Amino acid sequence: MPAKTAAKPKKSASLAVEDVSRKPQQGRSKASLERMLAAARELMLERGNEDFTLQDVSQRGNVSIGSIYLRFESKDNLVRAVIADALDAISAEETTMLAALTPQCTSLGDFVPRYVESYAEVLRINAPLLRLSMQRAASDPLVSGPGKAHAMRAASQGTEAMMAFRDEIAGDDPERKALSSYHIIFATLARQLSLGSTGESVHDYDWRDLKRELGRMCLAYLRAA
Amino acid sequence: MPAKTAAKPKKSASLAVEDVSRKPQQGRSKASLERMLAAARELMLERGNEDFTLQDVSQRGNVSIGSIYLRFESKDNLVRAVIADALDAISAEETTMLAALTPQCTSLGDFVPRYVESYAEVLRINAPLLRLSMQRAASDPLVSGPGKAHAMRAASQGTEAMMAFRDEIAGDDPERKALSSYHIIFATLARQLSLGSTGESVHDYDWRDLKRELGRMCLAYLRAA
Amino acid sequence: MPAKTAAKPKKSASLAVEDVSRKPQQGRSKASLERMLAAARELMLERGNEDFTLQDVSQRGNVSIGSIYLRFESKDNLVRAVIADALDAISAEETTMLAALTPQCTSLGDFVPRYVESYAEVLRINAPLLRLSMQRAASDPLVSGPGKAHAMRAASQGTEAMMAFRDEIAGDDPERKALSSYHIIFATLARQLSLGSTGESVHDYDWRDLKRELGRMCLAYLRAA
Amino acid sequence: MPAKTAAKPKKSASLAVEDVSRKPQQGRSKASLERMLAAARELMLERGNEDFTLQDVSQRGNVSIGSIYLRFESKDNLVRAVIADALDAISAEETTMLAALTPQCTSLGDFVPRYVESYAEVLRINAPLLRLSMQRAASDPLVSGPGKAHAMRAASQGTEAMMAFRDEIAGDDPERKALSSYHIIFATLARQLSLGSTGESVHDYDWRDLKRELGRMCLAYLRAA
DNA sequence: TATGAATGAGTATTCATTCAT
DNA sequence: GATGAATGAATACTCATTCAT
Repeated sequence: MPAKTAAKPKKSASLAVEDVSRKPQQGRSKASLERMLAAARELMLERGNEDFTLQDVSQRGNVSIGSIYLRFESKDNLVRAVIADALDAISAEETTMLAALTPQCTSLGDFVPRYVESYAEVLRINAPLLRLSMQRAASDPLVSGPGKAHAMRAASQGTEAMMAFRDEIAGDDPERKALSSYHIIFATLARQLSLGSTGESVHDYDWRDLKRELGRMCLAYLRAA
Repeated sequence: MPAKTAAKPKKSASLAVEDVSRKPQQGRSKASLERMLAAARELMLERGNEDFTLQDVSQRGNVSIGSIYLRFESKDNLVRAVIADALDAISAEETTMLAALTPQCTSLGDFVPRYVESYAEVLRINAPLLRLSMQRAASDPLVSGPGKAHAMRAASQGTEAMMAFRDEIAGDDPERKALSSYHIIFATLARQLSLGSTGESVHDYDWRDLKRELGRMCLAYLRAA
Repeated sequence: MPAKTAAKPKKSASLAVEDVSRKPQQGRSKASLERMLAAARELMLERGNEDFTLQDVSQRGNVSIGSIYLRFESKDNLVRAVIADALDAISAEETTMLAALTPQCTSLGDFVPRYVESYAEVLRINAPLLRLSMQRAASDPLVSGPGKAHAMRAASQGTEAMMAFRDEIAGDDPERKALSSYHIIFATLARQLSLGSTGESVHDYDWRDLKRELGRMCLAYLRAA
Repeated sequence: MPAKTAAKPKKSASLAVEDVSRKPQQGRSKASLERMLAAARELMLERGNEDFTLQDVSQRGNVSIGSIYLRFESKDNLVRAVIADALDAISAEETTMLAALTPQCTSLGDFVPRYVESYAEVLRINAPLLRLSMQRAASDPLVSGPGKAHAMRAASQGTEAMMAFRDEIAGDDPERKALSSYHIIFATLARQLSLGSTGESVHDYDWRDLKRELGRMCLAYLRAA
């Protein structure tokens, strides 16, 4: 973690794989890059963000340690690349999910509960990697920056989707209400999935109930004068 | 050599300071216990849950390393004790806050926004230590257990407070609505304070706004048929 | 934290160098393996089986500490490897000695005193390392096992050599007499050389005398009806 | 062990309890001295000469650590005292055994086998503590000195006992033959009991057989011209 | 005398990173 | 480009000994 190694001049705050890895690769090199990323991802999921050795990655991914350093400046950057990949994949899923859901809905009362449900599913499926991202972001600015970017992208997508039903939203600032709703939905789902915190089901409060009530709350709020 | 390794009796999964530390101390011993806990807490806040050395604690707290081991079985247990202390203190603050707030409020419309505001303040003030607790809980069962207990205590206190205005809550299951409200309030505040995740203000979304809208949302929900 | 402690696969109870060291090495790796074994052996002889530091080995053998752990799972295994080497070398010397002595002897009366003398010499020369082996064996099963094996090999070789003159051995169980003689010879020589006990010449009883009398005693015994 | 702590000027080479302990004690002090010696002895037998803590002694013996340092200059001296006590007790047993055996025997052929048998029994019973003595003596001159003294006392007692039958001993130097016999008997018994070396029965060679053959060998030797 | 809390030097082991081949 | 053996700094934990009470 950066806290320990204050040594070398670090790269800029960017995080996409091509930013963190040394060179865009092709062919068999690309395959080996994939293998080391996959091995690292597995290990991170099994043991936690940093509780694995490059030796481990080397063995599991069938890649030499030298190869890893050929692609990544440091172990930290390898971890960041895994997280960057994951965040990208999740963003894509969110987009897909919204693209599929929106056209099916005809009213706010139709949309909101289904949105909560669908978003919860996307987050649930990606919870392990999301958890890693958020844990790491807590202590690594090079991850918290891009993580924030991903969060804002998600927020604007979600808000936009609700704004498709803007005439059903009461009050004079529907935009704000939509954005607030998004934040509250995300926060609630994230916490329930324990992103960023405890490993297991933290709360005994029933997951199914909460999703339903969360939808109701948002609807009540968006419709209320 | 095998002859040397005699298995140590491990402690139970409990976490209160007196459970994690070796002996209840008094007088100057107590003072030294305080110093090592304070030093550890400072270091944990500065660098993260584990990115400090017992050497560091020894120097900053003016305690010998041996003394630390006189009170704590391991560095891990020292960390746990710091967290246990913090959770206890926060619980106390929550209780105090509610005890002060409740009698001042005459209606749900009066209570909910002020509750959100006050709770937000309690969490904001304790955010750094809460963050440490939640991060640690993610990988240490000896912390996640008690952390969960603290969360449930808080949930029941919050719900109970709202139930003081139960006749203003519409619908046939006011209890569920109150509990859902608590969860959503906590999740939103926690996320905004980045408990369990990023170090700094994660979201550019305005803090003041969100608190207000959160209150409104809950009110709308609780009142809605 | 539990997440970190993954149990290491332990090796079997075997002891030969290639069993205790991690990999068969060649070339310059072999040279560095030799240097660390030599350094460890010197230090063990100077200070005792365990009263040396890996730091010491690193400096004296001009090997990095990491390299030691590349070859040996632990300091204990390094010590075991030194002992295994020594036991192998001694076994070889015993075999050589017997192979040289036996053909020169024409009778039991010729053989026994010369055997005592020659065996005493082999043991004397290897006394320091033998002492280390036996001391270590007292508390380390991974050494006592192979040590026992070495002892039995030696016993059978010695017995066999005496049995070359079986027709000079009186009584109806020459095998037993030969084996008993071997045990008594070894025990006496070992004790005199203080294998397994005191550092210096323990006994003031004259070494030269005892060897002679030991030979006479065995002869008298083997020949007696 | 002395090898490590070259620090303080040590006492003379003497070892009797009153030499190693600080002061001759009486009354309840004596009782506490006994308790710490007993506790130390137990721990040494359970774990080995040095693999115990003064903390352990303090708890098991119900003596404060300060008390131990009131009686003994160091942990090493406590260990030495335990060994000194043991050697004294064994010497006494040897004397008793000889005093009981000698008058019962009328000839060398009567005496020798019974002596081997009885001596083996004395050694067998005291094997654990004798083992500790010899192990410690290997690296601690303050023990090896007195250990040697004990050995010589035993040698002269044993020799003397055999010399009671001097007219049955052939040859012109019965004294030497008796002394040689003693050494060989002791060495063989000691090795078989693994004094000074491996923990368990080292040899598969049958204990009962060896004792008988050892007696026969000595007899044959003593009687042979 | 007696106590036992405090001290802190000493050491095995891990693992990210380098670089000779 | 690839390799993986070598490096060595970094750190938790133990326990004999002291000394204030």
